[in-house]
Amino acid sequence: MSRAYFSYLETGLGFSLLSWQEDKLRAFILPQKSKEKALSMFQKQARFSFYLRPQEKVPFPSLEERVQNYFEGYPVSFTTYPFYLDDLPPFTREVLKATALIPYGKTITYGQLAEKIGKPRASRAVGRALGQNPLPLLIPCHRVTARYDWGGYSTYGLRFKILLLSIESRPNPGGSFSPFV
DNA sequence: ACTCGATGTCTTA
DNA sequence: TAAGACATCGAGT
Repeated sequence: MSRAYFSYLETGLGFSLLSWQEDKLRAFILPQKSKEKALSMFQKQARFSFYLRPQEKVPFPSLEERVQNYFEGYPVSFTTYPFYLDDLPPFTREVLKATALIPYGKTITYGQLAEKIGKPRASRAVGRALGQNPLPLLIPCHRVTARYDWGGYSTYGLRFKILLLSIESRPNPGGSFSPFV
């Protein structure tokens, strides 16, 4: 297995962490209060057995800037970057690839996403798969909601999901947002 | 507003 | 291979 790397990104909301492998994005941690917190979340999820040293620069042009712009309220797309999803189960990959196509500011339901990948009864499986998303925000799983309520956002909590959706529902940048209350 | 059954995929043992 | 976990859904009350 080829080597993976990571770097911290400083945003208006705190410290994110980005990991990559084979020139593809492998993992992303939504902004945390400290680098240590972001790192511990990364280690818990990625289950890497080897130690990684943070890199100075992210080898993806303008990605850092886009993330920062996003949290300042600007509409930003991440679909131009390659995702490393190779070690995920096939169904999970399909769900995430379809999720990546949901445009900024739009939402669909778990059921609609299930239909989109040709498994109309798999809404619940879709939700379960989204919970495995290694690239939240970049693969916008927060734009998938339940039919009658917000749905879930297991690893970061529903607050964070609603925060992301509220950012995207505001056309005016410059407002202050905080998931830590 | 609430229960409850059917549902697909993945992990674990 | 069987059981259990789930970020669901819709019908019935």
